[in-house]
Amino acid sequence: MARRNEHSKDELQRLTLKAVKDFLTLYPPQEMSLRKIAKLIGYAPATVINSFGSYGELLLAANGETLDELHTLSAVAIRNENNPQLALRKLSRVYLAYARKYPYRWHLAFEHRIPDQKVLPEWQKGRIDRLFALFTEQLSRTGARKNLQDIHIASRVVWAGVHGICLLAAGGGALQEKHATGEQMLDMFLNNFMGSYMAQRASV
Amino acid sequence: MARRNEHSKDELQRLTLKAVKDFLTLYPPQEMSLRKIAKLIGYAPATVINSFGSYGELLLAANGETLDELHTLSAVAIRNENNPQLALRKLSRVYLAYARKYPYRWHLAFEHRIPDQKVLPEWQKGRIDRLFALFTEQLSRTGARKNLQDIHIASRVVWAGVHGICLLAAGGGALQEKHATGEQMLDMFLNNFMGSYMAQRASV
DNA sequence: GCGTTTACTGAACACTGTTTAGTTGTTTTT
DNA sequence: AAAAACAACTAAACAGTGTTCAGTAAACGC
Repeated sequence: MARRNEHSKDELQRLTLKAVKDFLTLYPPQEMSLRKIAKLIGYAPATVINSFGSYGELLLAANGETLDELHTLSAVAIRNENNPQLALRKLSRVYLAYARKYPYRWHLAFEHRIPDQKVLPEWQKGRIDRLFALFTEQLSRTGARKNLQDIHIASRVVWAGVHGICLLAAGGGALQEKHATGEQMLDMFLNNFMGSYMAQRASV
Repeated sequence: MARRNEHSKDELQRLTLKAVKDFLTLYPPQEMSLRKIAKLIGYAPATVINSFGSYGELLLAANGETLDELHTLSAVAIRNENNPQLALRKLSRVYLAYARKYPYRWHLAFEHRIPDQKVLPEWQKGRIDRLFALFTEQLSRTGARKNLQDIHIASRVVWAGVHGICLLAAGGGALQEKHATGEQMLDMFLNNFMGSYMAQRASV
C-alpha cells in the first residue's frame, strides 16, 4: 500500500494529537504506545514517526497542547478580575480543576521524563514561561512594593505551591490526600502566603 | 546452570537494590532496565523477578529505601532543634539537598507511575505518612492554637510547597528554575507562610 | 543412595520504538 | 503521451523491553 493522500500533513498531525489526547483522557501514559496510537488513526507506526520525528516528539507536541489549554483557561479565568489576590486564587482553581479533569495529560505535561529527549526545545520552555508569567503579573499588581527579583521568586513559590498541592489533590498513588480537599489546601496556602507577602516591603 | 547458592535470598535482594541505587545515582530511571540490573549483579533477569515478583516491585522496594533514607536524614536533622519554625526550615533544606544529590532516585520515589502497579501497598503509604508526620509534628509544636484539621491541612501545604520548590530547583527539564535558588524560594515560602499561619488562631 | 526440594537459567513470548527498503500513487519534465 | 522524479505510505526486520515456563543441577532429608 502507498500514497493514500487522504489527509494533508497538518490533518494527519491533528488527527494523531487528537488520538493522543483522547487516549490520555482515559488511560495513563504508560499504557499508551506509538503502535496503539497508529492503530487508532488507521496508519502504520512508521507513518506517525515520519510525521513527528519520534514518539518522544509526539508526546512533546501533545504536552504543548496541554500547556496551551491550561494557559488559555487561566487567561480567560482572570480576564475580568482586577483584584490580584482573587486572580491568583482563580488561577490556582483552574490548575486544580484541570489536574482533576485530565490527570494523565496534566501529569505528563509537567513530567520532563519523556523518552530520551535530552534537551527539550525552546518553544516548550516558552510555554512554561508563559504559565509562570500569569503568576508574575498578578504579583506585580498587588501593589506591594517589591523589587523584580522578589516578584520573580514569589511567582515561582506560588506556582510551586499550587503545583505541589494539585499533586496531592489530583495525582493518584501514594501522595493522594484523603483528609483535606484541594480547595482547602489552596486557600490556606494562598491566604497565608499572600497575607504575609503583602504586609512586607522588601526581600525575604 | 543451576543453584549456585552464592548469596542468600536477603543478600541477593540487598545486592540488587544496591545495584539499582548505584544506577539511579548516575542515570535516569528510563535508562534502567531489569536486564541491565540483572547483568550488573551477574544473575539472569528471571532471577531478579523471582526475587522481587516483578520489575515494578523492585522499583517499589528501591523507592522504599529512598523514602527511608530521606526520613532518617530528616529526623536526624531536627533532632536537637527545639524551635519548630527552624525545624521546618531544616526539614526543607534536607529535602532540597537530597533532591539535588539524588535527583533520579528522589523523583522516582514520588512518582506514582511505576509500571502497571495498580495500587501501591500499605507499607509504602506508611512511609509517605511518616514523612508527612515530621511536618505535622513541628506544626503542632508551634504553639499556634489550631485544631487538628488545620494542622493536618497546613502540614500538607508545607510539604507540597517544599516539594514543588524542590521540583523547580532540582528537577531537570523545562521546570528548571534559573534565576532563583532553591534556598531563596524555600525561605520566602516558609517565612511568609509560617509568619501568617502563626499569627492566626483558627481555620483557613 | 534415592527422592524431594530449592536455586537458578535459557529460551520463548508478546510487546516496545525505530530504521530501511520498497511499493504505489501523483506530479513534473521531456 | 511517455518517462522520470517525487511524495506518501508501509511491511518487515531489528534491538530492546518485562514476563513465563520448562528444565537442570546442586543441596538437603532420610
